[in-house]
Amino acid sequence: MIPPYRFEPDRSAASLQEEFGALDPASETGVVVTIAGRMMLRRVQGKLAFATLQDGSGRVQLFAPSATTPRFDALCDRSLGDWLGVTGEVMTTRRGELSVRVDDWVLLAEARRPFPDKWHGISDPDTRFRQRYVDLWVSDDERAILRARSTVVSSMRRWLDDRAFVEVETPVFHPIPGGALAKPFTTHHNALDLDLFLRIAPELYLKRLVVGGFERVYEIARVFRNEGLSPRHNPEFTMIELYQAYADYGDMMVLVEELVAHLARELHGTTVLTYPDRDGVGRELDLSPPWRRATLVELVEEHAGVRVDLDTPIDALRRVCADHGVKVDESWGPGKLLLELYEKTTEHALWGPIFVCDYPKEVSPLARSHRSEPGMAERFEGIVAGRELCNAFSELVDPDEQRARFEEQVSHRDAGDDEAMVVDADYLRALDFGLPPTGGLGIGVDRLVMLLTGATAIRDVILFPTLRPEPNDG
RNA sequence: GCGCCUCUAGCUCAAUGGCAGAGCAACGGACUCUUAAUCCGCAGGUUCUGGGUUCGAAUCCCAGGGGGCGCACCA
Repeated sequence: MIPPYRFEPDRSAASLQEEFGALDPASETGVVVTIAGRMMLRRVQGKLAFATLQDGSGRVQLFAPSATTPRFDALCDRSLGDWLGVTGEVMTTRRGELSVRVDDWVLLAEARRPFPDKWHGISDPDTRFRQRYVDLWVSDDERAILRARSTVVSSMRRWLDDRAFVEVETPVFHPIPGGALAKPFTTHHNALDLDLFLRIAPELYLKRLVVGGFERVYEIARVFRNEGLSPRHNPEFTMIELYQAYADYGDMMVLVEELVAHLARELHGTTVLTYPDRDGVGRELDLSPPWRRATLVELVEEHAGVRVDLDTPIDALRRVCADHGVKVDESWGPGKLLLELYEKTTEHALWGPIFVCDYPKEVSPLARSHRSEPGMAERFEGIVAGRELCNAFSELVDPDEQRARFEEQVSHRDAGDDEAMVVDADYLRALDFGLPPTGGLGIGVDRLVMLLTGATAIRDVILFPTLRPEPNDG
């Protein structure tokens, strides 16, 4: 049997359930519909057969009496997993199950390999991620999560578009990696005989666009960082970065809390979610604005029980760090020490949502100096469910200061820090043309989706997570 | 990169040093209202790979491979 080249279903399983869900048992409607999907279950009972057809929207039962079903035996012999196209009358069985009587059917595609156990599905994570095409058919939860991702991204786009943000695409190949502190992947362009880096962040290009007159821009950017894998890290992941001229980091806080609350409402109809804590116990999370705002220094005092800041003598600061189990590096300045202390003692203890405000300039090379706190930058991170969700600043707009910050980064690089930045001369030239006061924001999209769907592994929100290739062909 | 755990039939899992098994799927049969259909029958294996210990290894040991988790790094 050669499968047809096209087929034209006029209903989905879900639309049938919606349209005919209220029928009494043993009803006939006289309505003939055409549907298509995979046969997931089958119950053949001699001269009467039932099957469960699943399409992208859901499931509906097929009802096939031998007396009226064309090629009845052939239908019963089809494998679970086969794609069928079915035309027939909408009806309900004596038990009341909504069904399509098979008045005609066609094989659309054969499943030559057996589908996994119809009840247990696939449990081996390796198989699930390698054979996502099977996992998606078999696991309702996984399908729901990945659809939710789509919903979140499109809601986010709509929300930003409604606020006059312009979506752009900037290069993935960067001659100079920049915009974040991370190890890049490298590649090579043959014709130009040029080494290129896969971007670790779109930041510096987006700010060039603000210089160029795009007052509100965003990019949903796949970025690449050459780091280890974990339940929360995939080497390629998606971030959204946005920049708003004339705004500062306070404006970004308002934007984040409103955006995230909006997305939660779009997806769940509420801003109150439950997410597993570190022990896997569901814990409530209320995303409704306003989120708490506190400075990093205040929070360290709250959680580590010591008041330290950038004026604390460096020896005392080193001692406090060591007391809290931070492995101190001699080259670190007070800013790095403070950040490490925060990460060790405080970050994981926060549940949020909370904005941790005012990070040391030393560890924030692209953020503008704080208007009133010497040594600090106007930067915040949003912590939700104990994890960093976003990172934002009042952008550093002064070319001379930016040059000095880059050069400081270069000195770190020379001291062996291969995640430190390098000088991007063209970016400095762009700043010379004038970057207006600008608020910038980056949100980890994968982690945002995890938060909103309750997923605890980043692999669950990425369709095809990075895996080592199979040793031989499956 | 380091540590711990894991890998048995297409899928989900048993067998803890003594004949490799069950359910589902597949295959053959019965069955006109089932819905994880049921019933009868039949078949299915490089126990991840390679070494070793042992009378005997899925099981213990060593090495390698895939995966998971933790640490490190980060978002």
